Amino acid sequence: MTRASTRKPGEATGDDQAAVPRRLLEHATKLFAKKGFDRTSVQEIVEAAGVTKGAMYHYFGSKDDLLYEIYARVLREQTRQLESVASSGAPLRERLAAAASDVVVSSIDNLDDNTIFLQSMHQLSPDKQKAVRAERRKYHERFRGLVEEGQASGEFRTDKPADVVVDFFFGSVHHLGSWYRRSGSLTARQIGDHYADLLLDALRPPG
Amino acid sequence: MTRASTRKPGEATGDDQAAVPRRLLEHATKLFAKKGFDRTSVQEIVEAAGVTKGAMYHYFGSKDDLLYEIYARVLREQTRQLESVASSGAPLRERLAAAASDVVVSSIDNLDDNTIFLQSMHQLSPDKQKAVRAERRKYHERFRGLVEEGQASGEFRTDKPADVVVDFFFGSVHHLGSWYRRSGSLTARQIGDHYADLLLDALRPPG
DNA sequence: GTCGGCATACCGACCGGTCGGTGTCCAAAG
DNA sequence: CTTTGGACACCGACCGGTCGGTATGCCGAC
Repeated sequence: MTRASTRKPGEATGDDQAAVPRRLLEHATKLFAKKGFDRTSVQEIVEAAGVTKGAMYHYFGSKDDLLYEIYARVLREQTRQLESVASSGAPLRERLAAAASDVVVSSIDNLDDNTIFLQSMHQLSPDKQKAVRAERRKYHERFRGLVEEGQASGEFRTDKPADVVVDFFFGSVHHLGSWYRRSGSLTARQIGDHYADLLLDALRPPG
Repeated sequence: MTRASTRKPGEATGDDQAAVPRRLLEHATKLFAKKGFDRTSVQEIVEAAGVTKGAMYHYFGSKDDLLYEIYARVLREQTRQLESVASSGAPLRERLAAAASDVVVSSIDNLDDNTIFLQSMHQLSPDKQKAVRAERRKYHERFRGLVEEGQASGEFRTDKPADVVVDFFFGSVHHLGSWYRRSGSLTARQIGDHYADLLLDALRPPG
């Protein structure tokens, strides 16, 4: 140690002095997104984070754990955001549009997490996979609730099952990572609004 | 060999006597879809196909080659289908609806190939990945041409970029594998028609 | 004989995970 | 103030196992 300090363990003192677990998660996310979970060795992760394997296995039970934590963080954040938007007092169409646009924006802001989500889910251990799926389903159900609300009130068409529409939409969202490039001409919010429009207009009762 | 025969090499003489390369491709597809490319060992594939590693490396240059052949087959078939539908003399809306519905049906009929496509693309060697992307882009461009045709004629809204709409739609299609179950209550064609409707209605000029 | 079409045995690389050890800090004892 | 003990955070060499790929041999067809 060249730098002596009185920092408490777990406390960040600078850019590359961030808490070790955070650094591990951060670099693991980048590497998993770029090369895939299986193609990324634990050795690579710890080297990128500037620590050793001992450190990693001190904080995480396994390589799987690392992946799971990445998922859990994303899911928590997206669920929190949806809940906040969906339960506001705004009119239904606005709430749905905001929820749709927001999930697109947050997916673009965290493209790496998004990429990992669709590429590596099946590489988790079965029980952790179950946990992720359950959380994911809760999220989808909340979103579907908004669609069903509009169908019940007559604002939306009823000739398309709500779950089909929801899966249709989230397919698009999950695939953002495969084509969206930051160098493109559209901002994340613009894409989000386009997607929200497409969803809302697809839900208009047929003329 | 317990069974002697006078069949020519490469000639099918029965169900499990199909040509060796075909059997390898078939079982590799199933295993890749179920366990992922990296988690499937060459040993497992050849055992499932009832041959040995020697046979596999006789017909394929590498494990990567196997994956690439699976992609190439799917791409060829989908491109052929799109071309046939898109260039028929039918009205534009019908051609686009048919193209959309067809790609959904074929994606569901070959759910395994579809699953592999979105999970394992990045595990191909860079040059093969480039080849796949190029072919894929040609397909998307042909599809986008239909959308642009409708925008030019005034049938479709022009306030959404055609490429955004196309990516929106194909995101949904690619993700069918993550939720569609054959045990569900909707047939592949029903889903296809729903998806086509959603696309066409999202493209209606805003009222 | 020789050539395609495989089978079998084997290699070297690599990988996830373990484990005994080490430095640092703090708190209580003396 | 000094000593001591031990919890915490981390290090890094090492191991058992697996995997993609290869070298070589056999065998029937021509």
